[in-house]
Amino acid sequence: MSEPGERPATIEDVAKLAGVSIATVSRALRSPEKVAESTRKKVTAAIARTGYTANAMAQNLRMQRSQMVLVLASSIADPNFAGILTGLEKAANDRGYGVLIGNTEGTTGLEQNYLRFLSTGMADGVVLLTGHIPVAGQPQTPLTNLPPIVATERPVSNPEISYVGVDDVAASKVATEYLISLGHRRITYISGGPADIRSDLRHSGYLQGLKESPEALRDWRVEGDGSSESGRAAVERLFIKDDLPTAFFCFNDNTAIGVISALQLRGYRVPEDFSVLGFDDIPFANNFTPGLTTIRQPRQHIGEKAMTILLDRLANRSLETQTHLLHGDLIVRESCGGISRKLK
Amino acid sequence: MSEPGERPATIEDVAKLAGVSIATVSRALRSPEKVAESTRKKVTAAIARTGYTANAMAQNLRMQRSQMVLVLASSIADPNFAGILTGLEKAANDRGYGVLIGNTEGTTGLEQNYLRFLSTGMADGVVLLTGHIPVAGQPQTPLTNLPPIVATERPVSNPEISYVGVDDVAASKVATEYLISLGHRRITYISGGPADIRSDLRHSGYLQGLKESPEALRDWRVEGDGSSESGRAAVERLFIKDDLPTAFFCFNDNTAIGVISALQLRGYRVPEDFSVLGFDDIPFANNFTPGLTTIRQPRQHIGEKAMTILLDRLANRSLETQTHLLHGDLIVRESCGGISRKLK
DNA sequence: TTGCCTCATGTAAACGTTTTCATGGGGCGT
DNA sequence: ACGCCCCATGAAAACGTTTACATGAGGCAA
Repeated sequence: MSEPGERPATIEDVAKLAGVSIATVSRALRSPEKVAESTRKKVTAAIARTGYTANAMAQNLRMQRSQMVLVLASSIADPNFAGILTGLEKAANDRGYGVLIGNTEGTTGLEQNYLRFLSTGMADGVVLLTGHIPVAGQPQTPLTNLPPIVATERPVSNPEISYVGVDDVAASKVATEYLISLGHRRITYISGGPADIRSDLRHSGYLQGLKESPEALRDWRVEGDGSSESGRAAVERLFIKDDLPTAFFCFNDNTAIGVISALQLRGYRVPEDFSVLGFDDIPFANNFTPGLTTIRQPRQHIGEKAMTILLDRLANRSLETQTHLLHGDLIVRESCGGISRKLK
Repeated sequence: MSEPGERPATIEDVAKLAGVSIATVSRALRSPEKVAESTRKKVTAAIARTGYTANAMAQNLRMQRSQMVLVLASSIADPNFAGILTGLEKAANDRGYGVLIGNTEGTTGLEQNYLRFLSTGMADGVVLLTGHIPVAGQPQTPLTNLPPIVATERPVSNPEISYVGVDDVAASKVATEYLISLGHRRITYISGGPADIRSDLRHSGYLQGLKESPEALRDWRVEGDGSSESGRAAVERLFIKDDLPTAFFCFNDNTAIGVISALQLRGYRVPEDFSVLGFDDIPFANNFTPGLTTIRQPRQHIGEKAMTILLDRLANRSLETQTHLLHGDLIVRESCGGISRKLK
């Protein structure tokens, strides 16, 4: 109903029209039970007539909050992040919060920059998808009175910070056991690089899986960095050494794709000659040929849970930090096959 | 420097410490030339000591703005959107604006919901990636005093709304000409569905390209909907009719992937037996086998330009709306080949 | 010396809310 | 009939800024 060239209606306009004070209007909206039935009706009528919507800036100033959460990601384009962001956004929106995004591109300069949202009070809390605490101005400043923070996707080693992610160890164990159940006894793990904690977690799950079968037990870790190029490179190094596995368990789908294409380039077929198993179940895993057998990260759930933990904490600052691990399903497609065929 | 258990310093704290009034502190920050050198020094010193950062909520309330832009997308996970969002975010951040994201999932309910950011003054402008104006409460309300809006990726037919996107017609013409130059004379266009304006634009570029070669001139349009499934289905229908092209120009990469996998499933090879050309150059186009020949959308540039136009408009409301088309490069990979091989 | 202009600063209003506290009326118990 | 308590409401302070306006000091011309 707001008239064309007018400034938006304020609470005062409503109050005047309803013949009450602005306090009553405010109460009619925030705590209706405190205002008499009859006046409440007058107020709602006036609100409808004026098309009033409370000014959020004024509300937030008064209430010392922002109803915004800052989401810091090192790359928006990362397929994993998109899914998580979807979950984060959904959970936030459900509870009336807005999601402010910051793309750090992995640089501390941009991280610093986004922290202004916190210091100026434009955001009440932070979701970190970067894997580390953004550097504050003074590094020596003790990490006291941090705003509520929750990390997702990439763990952060800080007791003040909650973490939500997939259970890397358990899922990797399942993946490895699956390969063993197919008959594989020579299984390499292509890592995600030394800097990534998740790579170590998945490696340790892989080792746990290997323990099941004594003949497969060889800690056969080849270094990669999570890129498909590193997957390709890893394969090449193995061929040079002429020490080849029958199955590859890869840190992530990207790496797996690199591994497969390197194998194909050398004239081998997947899964007939080699089995390759990934991690993440990125959207493309299904469109790839062969379809990628992989561990699915419940991205949206992860995002929702992370946001829920953060908002709960915002509502009740005394809540303690928690680590929440979600189950990652093994998704069987075509990239893994039985060893039997290879023995032909 | 802010002490552990304290509330953040206000302008008043700074003023007291510097021995001046809050007005002077504000001036020292906003228009330093208006305050004497000596006092300015005292103020900056006090600011450093207190660790003061201006409260954005108070600033915004006073200045009647929010320094926020709402980005409405129908799917965050869409690979095209991620790139655009990256550009949007970068340009906004460079100019001190925050990006608030809203994932509408294509539902008007959620769209409505996100409009609260506008009506409450939490956002100053909107970037639409949804392809349509979000329905306001009263549909009959004339579209007057809309906030500044710019559409990207998906055009919106409204003279009040600026648009930034790739030049679909020109790029599609180039793509078609390329197929012709390879020797193809039987080229189908797999559409992106009747609802998508871009599909019509690309179709008309395709027709322009065909005009170059009279023998190729056949408006051979097969309906799809932008999904890879629809690409597969289109191929099947063509096989049933037994009326086959030698090359497919697809509305997007997704469709192209579907087309290729359907062809491969029938035992044909790409590009040896058929050529397939996509659109978008989604991140995966390069990892696909065969590498997808496609039109690259300069996603990040599109995002940056769109945000720039929006922020310019925000700074100067009298600026008029504009349509800005960016050039889309043809990226040649492996999915298109010469017709000669097929004639063997 | 007087008057005017400039320049630096302070005072106070304004932005639009929420919420504490004060006030007054009415119902109810005695 | 009196007193008390509760309930609904209003007045005003507070949130932390920016900025229009007032003020006063100093410089300079007459």
